[in-house]
Amino acid sequence: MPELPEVETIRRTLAKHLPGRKIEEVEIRLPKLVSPEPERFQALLRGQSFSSFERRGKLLMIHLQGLVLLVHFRLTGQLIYAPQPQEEPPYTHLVFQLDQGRLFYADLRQFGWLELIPEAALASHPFLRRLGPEPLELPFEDFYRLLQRRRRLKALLLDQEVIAGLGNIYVDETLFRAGLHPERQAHTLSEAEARKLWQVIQDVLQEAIRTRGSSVRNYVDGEGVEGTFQEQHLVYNKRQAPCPKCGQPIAYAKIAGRGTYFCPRCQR
DNA sequence: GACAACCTGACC
DNA sequence: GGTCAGGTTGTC
Repeated sequence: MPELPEVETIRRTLAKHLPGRKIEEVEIRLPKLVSPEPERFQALLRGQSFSSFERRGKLLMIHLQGLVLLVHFRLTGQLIYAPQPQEEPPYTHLVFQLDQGRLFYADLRQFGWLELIPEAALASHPFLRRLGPEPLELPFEDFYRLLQRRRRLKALLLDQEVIAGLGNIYVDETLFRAGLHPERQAHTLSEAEARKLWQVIQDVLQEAIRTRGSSVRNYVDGEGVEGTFQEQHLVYNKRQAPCPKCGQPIAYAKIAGRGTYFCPRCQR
């Protein structure tokens, strides 16, 4: 589900409500999602209050007092704040009872994870340590250097160690807008092609954040609200639809292990 | 690089 | 029944 724009939207919506809110109790119904083990997870969080909300790639980082709660949503994770009593979302696995309202973690496919670590351990955390640069803070010159590898664009851009935050939707959408074939070898791009790709990544991510992310399946933000960037998708999930540029049918193929949508005529 | 694994559900 | 799904990790 959530790629960079979605996690950023979740971060912003939670940051509107939660700083200062105190955790009174944590209910854990699916122990495998949390670390350390549930008893310790609960004990550490009880009495803590939310401080600031940060993001790295697709990872949400929630600061408390000397601790950080890392949340990775994987495909179907949701973190939803309910200020007033309300029915909990389907597939709720964690409930944080707060001094005002509740925070739900729901996850249909149960692939997400929440890990509580000391703030001092952030920099050396194995997941964070391996993440590549933030695409929206990446100068073109650095991006161009990342492309100098013998690897297909689709695989390269999906690799979180190369660049952190793009997922299947945004890779397909940016490659289409840049007119680049997903199987094109990255190192064969001219500087002009690379610059176009860099610019398109900036534009698409910013526009997707502005429109609060893509809700194609079950993504909602920290208030339970859907995004609208899916209305601006040009190829993702549009197999056989006419290409918006040339009218030829959009192709679908498995590339780098992922379902990939592209126009074989416009993308070279 | 390909593929299976982790889960549940939607769709053909 | 089969295939696919916004992610990541481990195995060959």
